[in-house]
Amino acid sequence: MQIAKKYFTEGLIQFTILLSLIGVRVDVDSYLNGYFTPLLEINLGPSSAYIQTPFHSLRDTLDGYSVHPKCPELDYFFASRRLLDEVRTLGSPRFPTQLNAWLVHQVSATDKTDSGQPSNSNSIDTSSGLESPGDDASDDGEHLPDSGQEECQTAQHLGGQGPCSSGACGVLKEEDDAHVKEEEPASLSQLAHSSTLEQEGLLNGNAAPSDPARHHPPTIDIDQHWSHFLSLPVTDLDDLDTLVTERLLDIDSDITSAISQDVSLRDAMVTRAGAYGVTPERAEARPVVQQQAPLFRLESINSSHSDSSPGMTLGSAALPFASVCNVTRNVSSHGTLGGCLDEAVFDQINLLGLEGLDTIDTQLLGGLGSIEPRVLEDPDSDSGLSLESSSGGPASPGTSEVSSSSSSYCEDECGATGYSSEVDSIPSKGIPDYTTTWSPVDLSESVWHDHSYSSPAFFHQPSVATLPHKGIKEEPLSDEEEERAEDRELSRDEMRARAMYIPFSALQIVNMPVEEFLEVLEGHGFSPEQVTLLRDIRRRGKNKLAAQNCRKRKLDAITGLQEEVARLHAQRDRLLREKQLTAKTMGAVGQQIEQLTRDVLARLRDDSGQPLSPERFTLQCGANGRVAVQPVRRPAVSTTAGSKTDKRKKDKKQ
DNA sequence: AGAAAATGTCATAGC
DNA sequence: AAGCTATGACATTTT
Repeated sequence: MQIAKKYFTEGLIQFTILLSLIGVRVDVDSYLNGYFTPLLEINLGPSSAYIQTPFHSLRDTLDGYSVHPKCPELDYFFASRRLLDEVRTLGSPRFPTQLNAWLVHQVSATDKTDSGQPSNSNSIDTSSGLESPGDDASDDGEHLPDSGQEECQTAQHLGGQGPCSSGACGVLKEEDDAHVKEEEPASLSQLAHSSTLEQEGLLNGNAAPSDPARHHPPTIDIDQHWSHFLSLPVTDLDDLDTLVTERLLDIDSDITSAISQDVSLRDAMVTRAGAYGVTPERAEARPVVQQQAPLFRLESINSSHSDSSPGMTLGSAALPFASVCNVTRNVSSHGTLGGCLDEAVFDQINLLGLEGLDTIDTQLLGGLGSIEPRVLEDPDSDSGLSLESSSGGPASPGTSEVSSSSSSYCEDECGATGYSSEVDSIPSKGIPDYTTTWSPVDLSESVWHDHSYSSPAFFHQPSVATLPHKGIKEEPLSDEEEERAEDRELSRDEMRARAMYIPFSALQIVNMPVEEFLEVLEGHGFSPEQVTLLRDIRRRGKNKLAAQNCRKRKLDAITGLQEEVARLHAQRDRLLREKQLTAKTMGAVGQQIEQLTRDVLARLRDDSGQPLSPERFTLQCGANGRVAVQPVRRPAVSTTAGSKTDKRKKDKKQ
């Protein structure tokens, strides 16, 4: 099974790469556990922790082909977009696709049993055929209802292969072809196409009659063949590479339109089991499916078909099952959904975290009572901060990177073009017209994770003591607690800015272009103290970022040097081993030469007919390969004599 | 409470 | 000249 796993891993990687080329994102790194580091690097991106990257702005900018000068890592983002656009323009023909993303960790006896009957693809009874993946997805052996599979198996068939990058897939394709020839109603291509039409009908509000028989059989085939593959003996896996290559070529040749999805195998695993557990009744599954359709469109909010539907940022993390099923739902309608999701968009969505909670389905918001969506997106709740980055705390470098990036861009871009007027979030007391030119940034657009500038309260809740602010609805904190919490979140500069009625956040002050900053200083009638404070805040803020960058570079340098030291140590050890080996070899060769010399000299005779003594003669090998007998020089004697001569010479000189 | 790590700030040099 | 960045040194905060 080890070979099978290795093969599957390699096949999965190839398949993932292929899917990534057409826009499908498959997160295999978690499964591969870092074995293939390039994928990890793709996901993680280069380390530029404190480069100010305007990721958040891309949320609203679909055609952001221009790379921020301080954000070279966005080249990958835009390159991906360009490639995807090019792929999308290649052609309009659709092809039936189905992607079943399952990771199977063990093969049960049931699977092997089922694998022996791979041809009941026309069976309407999905429960039996679908047990294999279901069992695999949930190791607890819990029987999985049909609901989730019914959703997932309306999928199109991506080149006939879902998880199959195996020999079983080849078998599957042959059978598919056979089904087509036999004009079976449940042939994969037809099923896929019909499901496509049906899904489009659903999307158009015309719910096509749901006929499970039109959807399930092909998936049964896939499942059974997949199980069959898993049950293959190791010896049958020798030619898997060939089969996989063929399958990949088939897939590649069939692809005429881009598919943009975010498919997480890990999520698929989890959600299949979870979804089944949540919706044990088949009758309850349908509403779930219908509810997830808009959820998916939310994920593609950045696409050209950005829908106002909610739940985008739940994405593959919160709604992994939806992401899996999205494969089935979206592919068919890709032609209409046009620029769906590409990898970069999902990266961006991941960065955005739950910023899009305001767009969540109203049902999900139902439990929140009277809280208005504006409050939900209020970063003061800290949810935006914590969820902005899936890994690392607020103080982690990675988080700082995101925060700095977001803030920087917003300041540089939004600030230069004028902030969206969040008038209610700006202190207006005493300085009512400041907001006309510089309104504090809404944290939904600029999340600032830095300890100092991440003070959402400063953006949305001007000073309790000195500045008017809106009442905070979500937290019934007491005044003391609230004030303490704010004080904790505010940096010293922000406290000072508050105290001096400066209507700009430290974030704004630091990141606004110098021209804007000078205009602010001159055009708002600030007192000299305020001007000094503004300049100090700006200077300290920039220096703070610089210090963070500097430390990051220093750590990187240290890490690099440590790696270099380790590498040199390894090289040194290797060279020492080689030296010892060489010395040992040389010693052995020398002994052999001595022995050969003795043997040769013993066979030679001098003028008196006596054998040559090895002590007085030796063999000398010339450059031309000829061996000559030479008398042994006595270096000890000559050396001694030489030394004596030298000593005499020295004595004479003295 | 104290140590260590992380972070902020200042001064300065260089661009 | 002004602004910005980088960085060492020190201070402060957090863990």
